[in-house]
Order: sequence, then structure tokens, then C-alpha cells
Amino acid sequence: MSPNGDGTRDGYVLERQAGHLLRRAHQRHSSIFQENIGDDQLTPLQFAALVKLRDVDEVSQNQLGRLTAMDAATMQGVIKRLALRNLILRRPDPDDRRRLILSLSDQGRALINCLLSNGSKITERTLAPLSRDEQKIFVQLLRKLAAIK
Amino acid sequence: MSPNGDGTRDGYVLERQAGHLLRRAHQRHSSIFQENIGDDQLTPLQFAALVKLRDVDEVSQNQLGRLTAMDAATMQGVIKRLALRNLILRRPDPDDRRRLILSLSDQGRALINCLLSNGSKITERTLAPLSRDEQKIFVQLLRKLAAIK
DNA sequence: CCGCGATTATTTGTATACATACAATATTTA
DNA sequence: TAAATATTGTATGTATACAAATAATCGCGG
Repeated sequence: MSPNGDGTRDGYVLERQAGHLLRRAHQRHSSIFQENIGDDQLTPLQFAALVKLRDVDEVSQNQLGRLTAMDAATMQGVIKRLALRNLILRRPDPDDRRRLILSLSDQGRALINCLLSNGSKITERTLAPLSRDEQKIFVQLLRKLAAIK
Repeated sequence: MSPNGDGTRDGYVLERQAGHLLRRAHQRHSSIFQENIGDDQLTPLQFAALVKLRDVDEVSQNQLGRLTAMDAATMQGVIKRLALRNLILRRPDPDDRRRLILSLSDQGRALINCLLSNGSKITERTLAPLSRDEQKIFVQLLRKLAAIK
């Protein structure tokens, strides 16, 4: 009756759709992140913002959003919470009064330097179900799907 | 200065981390979903719930959550909104008074039957940056990462 | 210099996502 | 059977996500 062996009557099987699989893989990663990041308050987006801010030193809020693929509204909340913990500094741009210039505080810099190795561990564990070769291929294909470069 | 050619001082490059890439790929898919599903109100999770409910006919709310990888709290909101649009029916389980038995309404069944082809189109467009061979490999690896089967 | 479109940050509203807590009900076990 | 345990649905709080609206400011063409 069920040509797919999973109770379906025709070709559309949820478990084979890229979107559903992406969501579940991301779900699994989030769980791994939370278990391994080593800071109960820090979320994946907050971590990404700190990492990128460390790379670029100073940027406006919207610019950082583009670098980390967050829209302005999302970025605003992330930055607000990081500032609340004194992990980042916000000062007005003297050359453009619309902008807030963001930078890491000493505390934020220390934290991100300390947590970077956890970040690598998280990536490793996320990809652990795959062999080394599969990991390389997967990341390569995923970059195409994420429209990176 | 920058061994990675992207402004970083050491090995951790955000754009190469599986979690970040999964998030961005999922982001891109969500956008494709919204443009192609053909129903302005329907979200990816609502669509998944309808698809699965069509496959299994009748289940409790928590059971449907497990089948679609949503926790009880998330499922509750999704079901509430589907019921509000009269796409699903909720009736108490006579054998277990904790449970609500969910099923598609005629309207919900008609809608999902009509939208299934859009679902396939969405999957196709999500994977479009990859060749046919790459798509097969990617989905296979993604299933491992999503811990399906 | 003026006006007008673009950019920046914020705010509001809706929808995931999940931890936690809770009340009602089932099940297991002592 | 009574007690401990587990499940189900609901509610609350926090954090993404993004659309849409807004106010302030910038830049550019005329």
C-alpha cells in the first residue's frame, strides 16, 4: 500500500524534504551548542556576534548584522542583551549620527577568546555522525545552499 | 596577516562552522518556502503538521509533535493556529482523557492536497544550487546529521 | 541649498523554539 | 490498593526570525 514504507500514500515524504531535514539538523546543533559552549547565557547568535566583532574590531549594528546574517530587528535584540552583560560597547559614530559603533569590551574579548575552543568542539560534535571525507563534502555543499560566496 | 583571507587572526572562521551554515541554509529555505507555498498564512511547521496528519489520519497532539520534531509547547501553538483556521479538528480521546485526538478537517485535507505540489517545488528550489548528484549526496548526509533513522 | 530616496536603529506584531512549571490523568510498583 | 512515576496538554518567560512602520540622519541630483 505504502510505496515508501512509511505510511504515505504518495511521493511527498516529510523526512526527505530538505527544509525539514535542515530544521532538524539545526535543532540538533543548537542542542549540542547549549551543552558545550560553557556559558549558560550565551546563545548561538550572541556567540556569532562576538566572534565576528572580534574579527572586525569595530562596526555599526547593521553592518554586524549583515556579517552574521541577522536582520536589523534581530540584531537589535542580540546586541541589547550582550550590552546588558557588558560584553560589548556601544558608542555613537561621530561621522554618522545614525550609527552605533560596536566593539568588544575587555570582558567580552576575554570571554570570546576563552570560548573559541568550545566553538570548535561544537562544530566537531555537530559533524561527528559523518566521516572526515563526508564532513568536507557536506560543508562544501552546505556553503552552496547557504549562498556563501 | 590573515591566514584565512577573511580578516581573522586564527583558525575559527564563522563562515566555516556547521551551525552557522545550517542556520543560513535554513534561512534561505524559509524564504523560498514563503514565496512558493501559495498560502500567505501557512508556515513551514504548520505545513509539516498537516502533511504528517494526512499520513497518519489520527494522533494525539504530543504524538504528532514527535512525528514532526516539535516539542509539546511548540506543537500547542501550531495546532492552535491550525484549529483557528478550521484546518484541523480536535476531539477528546475517550480512552485517555489527557489526550486530544487530532485529524484533518475536510478543508484542511483539501488544502494540503492542493499544496503538496508546492512543497515539492520548494524542496527542488532549495536544492537548486546543487547538481542532481550533489543533491542526492547532500540529503543523504543531512539525514545522518538530523539523526533520522 | 533643497528635496527626496536610502540607511540606521528602534518598535510592534506574529511565529517558531525550548526550558520550566503545572494540573489532570495513566501507569507502574511497592 | 496506595504511592511513586510518567504522560498529556497548557501556560509562562526568554530568544531568535522577519515583516512592516517610524524617526532621525545621510547623500545625492538638481
